[in-house]
Amino acid sequence: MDNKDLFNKCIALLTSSHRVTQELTQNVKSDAITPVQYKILEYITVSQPVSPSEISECQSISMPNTSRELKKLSEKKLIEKLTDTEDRRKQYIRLSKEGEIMMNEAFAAVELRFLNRIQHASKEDLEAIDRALDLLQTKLFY
Amino acid sequence: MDNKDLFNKCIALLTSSHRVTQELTQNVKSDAITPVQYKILEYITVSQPVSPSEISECQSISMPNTSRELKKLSEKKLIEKLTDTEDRRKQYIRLSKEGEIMMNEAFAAVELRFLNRIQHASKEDLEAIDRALDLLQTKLFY
DNA sequence: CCTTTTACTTATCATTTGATAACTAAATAC
DNA sequence: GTATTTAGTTATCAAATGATAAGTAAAAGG
Repeated sequence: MDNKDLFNKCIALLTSSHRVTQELTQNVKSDAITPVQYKILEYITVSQPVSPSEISECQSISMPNTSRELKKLSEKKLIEKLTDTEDRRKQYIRLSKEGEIMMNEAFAAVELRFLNRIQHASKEDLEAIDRALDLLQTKLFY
Repeated sequence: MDNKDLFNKCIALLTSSHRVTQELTQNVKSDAITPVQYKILEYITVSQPVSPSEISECQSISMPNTSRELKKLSEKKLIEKLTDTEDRRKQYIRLSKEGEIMMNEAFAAVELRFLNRIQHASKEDLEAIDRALDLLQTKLFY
């Protein structure tokens, strides 16, 4: 087994995980927001509170465009902007109550599909999957 | 360990694999094509020969838009369209010589970054990664 | 044959996204 | 205390993408 083979297997996994992600998340997004806005909300959900510059960097969206999309999300009452009391240039973004409800619904739908996907796996399989996830997370996707 | 925990771990892996994909593929795309066109070329590369309808379905692009993008790729001489001799409504799409060169370059850049990423892993780690990839591929990402 | 279905195309339009320049306001550096 | 840097905003524009309607041509079904 050389590294070239490992590379191919890894690409195959990345391809599969992309496909599965699509499968798990398709149509969970509310029609009220655009794909980019959903990505931003997803990021805020797992990282809040977060600053506009962090969103910009991690999602590879320019600051002007990040600002524009955050403004739209704010107008839709899905997020809240708070100004840092120490440094008043900085902002903290979090989900609003309404935004949390929306994202909870989306994540619940994803979880349901996931549970459906693994429902036929045996206890041993699930444990093996768990170990494999840990291993890849630490050794490959650090 | 309940399924809820496994779900969270799996989401974490999907998130990581998305991040790593970004890292491995950023800037490998030629400026001559758009992101969607690159995705299509990627799909053609691993699945050729492939029909427009397959591309449309697998990449979730409507047939009219798939047709438009394939036309553009064809005008850029990156792909070739062949009509099925049996059923003249059907087409087979493959990379042109030029398209292959472009995609080979892109894949080589990705491979280099990948090798760089695993260069410090021990032989045992690599074997463990290999087994984990196989396991996830068969048990989770089927 | 004639109708229907399939595979793909063309044209058009609205929306989303990306890129850039010019801006404000606050903090920091000198 | 003025200059510079940082964090974010506004405005504007072009390009990419998505959606829809209407079309062609070949094949399949009756």
